[in-house]
Amino acid sequence: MTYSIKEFAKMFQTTEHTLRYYTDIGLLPCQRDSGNHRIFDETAVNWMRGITYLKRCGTPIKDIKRYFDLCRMEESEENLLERYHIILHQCEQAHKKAAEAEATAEYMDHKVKHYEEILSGRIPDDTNPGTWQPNSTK
Amino acid sequence: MTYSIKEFAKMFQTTEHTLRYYTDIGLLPCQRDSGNHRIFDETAVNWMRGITYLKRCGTPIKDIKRYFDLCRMEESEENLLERYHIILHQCEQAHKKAAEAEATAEYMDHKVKHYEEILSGRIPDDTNPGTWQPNSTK
DNA sequence: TATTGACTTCGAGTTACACGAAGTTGCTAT
DNA sequence: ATAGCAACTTCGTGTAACTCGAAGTCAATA
Repeated sequence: MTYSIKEFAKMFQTTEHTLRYYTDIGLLPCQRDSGNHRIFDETAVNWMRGITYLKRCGTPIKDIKRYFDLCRMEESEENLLERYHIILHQCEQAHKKAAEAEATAEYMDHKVKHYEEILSGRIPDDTNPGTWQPNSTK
Repeated sequence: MTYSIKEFAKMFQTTEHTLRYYTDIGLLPCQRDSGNHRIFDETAVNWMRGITYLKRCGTPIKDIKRYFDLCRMEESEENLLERYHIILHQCEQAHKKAAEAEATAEYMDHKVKHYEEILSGRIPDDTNPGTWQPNSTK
């Protein structure tokens, strides 16, 4: 099973521009068809999944490429430990981000509620000047 | 209570460079002392908290500025509904991000476990070529 | 008086795309 | 056969949000 750049972009909720960029910098491998068009196979799906998740950990592209290059090396068993440490670190980052995102969502819920109370006329609009938030979150 | 740029940067886990950038573009208001040094007060703390959370929702700086400008307007009651819709939308984004981040953290946990099984010698290293992940997450 | 340290402005560099122009290819419609 | 069209191609510039570094100012200390 192979995919055109359009299909592949849709699969991963990204753009064709981004995919061209990834293939151009050698991050994402792809074949070409007779008309020089990019074709993506199951291997590409795997790599792309890796890119997606590592990006969500906040990993810069350079570091993702570094990790992938380690995976793609001839003697990749020799850098097993290095790869493990990278993943371990990115895993920690992921958890940090998740906690942060959860807290942010909670905060925004408060903010929304605050606005709804103002809109229902229960309390006055105290937004101006500069009191961004529903009285220090509490 | 006021803060120097250094203190303020530390408070919000950011850099002095970034704070200068924010004040320069008019996103974050600040006073100056006799020596023209930036000083941040409690109002700035409020705005900065807003910036921090909105950024974590994925809001672009332009949109944050737009929202803040609405808040700072003379007749801000008149755009109350518009502000509410902005916040509501960003709140949804925050929840989306939180779910995504949670899923990412889980995925990375799997990946770490996979590496630990390889390291303990229970299963072979199948990373090469391109099998990024512990068999399709399952 | 000189040096230190913390700030200042300003301009250039970086990352990760985003966009658009211009060219190539394969397929269909006349 | 040719004309047109869609879907791709390369390539080069543009953008967002910093990031860095050089060069200057200014108050306080040695």
